[in-house]
Amino acid sequence: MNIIAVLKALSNEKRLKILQWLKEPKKNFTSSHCDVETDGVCVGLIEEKIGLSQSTVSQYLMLLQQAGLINTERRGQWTYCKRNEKTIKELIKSLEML
Amino acid sequence: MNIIAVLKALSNEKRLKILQWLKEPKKNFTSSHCDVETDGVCVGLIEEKIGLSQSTVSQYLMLLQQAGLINTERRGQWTYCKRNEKTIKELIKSLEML
DNA sequence: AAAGTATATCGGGATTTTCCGATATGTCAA
DNA sequence: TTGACATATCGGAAAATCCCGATATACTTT
Repeated sequence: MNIIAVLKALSNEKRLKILQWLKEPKKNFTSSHCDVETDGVCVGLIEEKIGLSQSTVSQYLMLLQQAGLINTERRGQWTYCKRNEKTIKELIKSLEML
Repeated sequence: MNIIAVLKALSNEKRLKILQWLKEPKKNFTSSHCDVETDGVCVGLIEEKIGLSQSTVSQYLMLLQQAGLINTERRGQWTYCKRNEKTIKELIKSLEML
């Protein structure tokens, strides 16, 4: 875990929001073609909810992934996103030791 | 606590380093005119150790203070800095709930 | 094969961050 | 009260971030 990359990824209102939403997929998203809880949340649903352009959302998700905060998986024509709790826990531990 | 401001303040190598150093003042700083443990660490000592210009260090410390991560106190011709553990704890709690 | 849908990538304008040197302010000591 | 020292503030160049529209890619359906 690169703590600076993680902190940078988190220090943006919109990206932090995405991560919050992904904590409770069922509460925050509804999909007709998958179960957001088990499959993950696809890019389009996030885009729709956050009010940013498709390209920006795609880039932000890439950034969150590179920081290790989410995992993405391509299945068919969709890319599903899930939180990566491991990195979040690591961050908290690092901050506790800080 | 403004979590975005705190995360932004932390997401810089140099500022994170300063906060780390302030965790153990005695281990990281030596002053001839005060006790770094009880009085705090003055700006010049940080400047000397971090290898940034005086103005940059002053600005970074101001930023850390505005984020609530440190407290500064002017005494005579020196400004002493201490970590504000309260904000750090609040941040960790916020991230645990995130 | 063509058209539609979902996502990724590219190029770039606007804004913010990084970091500096110059200068101002405040304090102490002679 | 002058000069030395500690710190704060100002103005700005360079780099990074934010966010977009246009376009490319990939898959699905017809």
